[in-house]
Amino acid sequence: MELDQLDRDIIAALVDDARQTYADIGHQVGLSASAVKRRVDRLRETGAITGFSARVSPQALGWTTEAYVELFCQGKTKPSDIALAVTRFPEVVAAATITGEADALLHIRATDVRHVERVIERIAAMAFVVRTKSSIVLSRLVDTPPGAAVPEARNTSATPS
Amino acid sequence: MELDQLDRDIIAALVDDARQTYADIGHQVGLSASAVKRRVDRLRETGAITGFSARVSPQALGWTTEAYVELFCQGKTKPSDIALAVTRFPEVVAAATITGEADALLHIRATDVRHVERVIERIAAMAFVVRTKSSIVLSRLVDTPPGAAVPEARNTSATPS
DNA sequence: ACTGAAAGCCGAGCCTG
DNA sequence: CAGGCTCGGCTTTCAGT
Repeated sequence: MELDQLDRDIIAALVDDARQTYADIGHQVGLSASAVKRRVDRLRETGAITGFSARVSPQALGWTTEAYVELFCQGKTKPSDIALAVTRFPEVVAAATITGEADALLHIRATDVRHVERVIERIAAMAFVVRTKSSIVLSRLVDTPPGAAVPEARNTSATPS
Repeated sequence: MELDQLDRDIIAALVDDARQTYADIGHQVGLSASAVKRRVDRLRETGAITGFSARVSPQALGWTTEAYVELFCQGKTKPSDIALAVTRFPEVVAAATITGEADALLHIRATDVRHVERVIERIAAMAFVVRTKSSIVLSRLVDTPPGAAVPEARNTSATPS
């Protein structure tokens, strides 16, 4: 699946504001509305664009506290086991297996510090968990909606302007 | 700013699909289209909804590799210094100051492992950085678009079903 | 504060260059 | 593969309850 510069510009425009009209996007990228629509349709077909979502302010919804938790598991634990277990916690908004000492890293959103504590407590109680190591987020410095930047522009890679 | 259950249902619907018609949302939550629109307008005014964005598949755009990097900084380093510095890297999609040994945690998206290495190299070269500790993501287990769950439903908190 | 109707405008499909 | 056109339908607004 090849993406040219036009596709990337369209994606960037839609990440910025998914409710723009096709005509507006066309103006930005230099295409007509129908041409933009056909490209957007294709981008959705191919899976480059997976959907459209409202951006919400977590703190406005009451999620004022977040934490990162490293998970140390028993040797025989499968990644799918971890996935299955943590999916059940709505507070776990992200999770990944990682290299290094820990087996997995969880990203947790909660209403307050006490809430974080309760969640970690219950996660640590799971059978395959040996121990956890958690860090409370003091202040969020960056939170980029993914897709804002495009990797193919190699000059920007690892080269702060 | 108070959010009642209707507002939360509307937000959940818009997070799921930001391009639904107001009539559809109204059907789901039991309101007319115009009532839904006015509530959405208010939610945008108050900042609960910050915008609408296309969901893109990072790997479809070429971001196939991600990593988490712990930053250990000099004692006099201000969070704003870190923020300013890492914002310049498009690869840093998230950053936060945290409790614990490290001063900050960065979330990096790159095209491949080599790219990750280059970025970390340049981050480590910054004046205030004493050392870094990085973990490559092996597989992503969970990636929840934020706002899908609502904290006020206290029964679900820390209580996997 | 929600409902319902009227007017403007966008989106989807087809057809042409 | 991009552009232009048309109609159905959604968004928006306003009056009404």
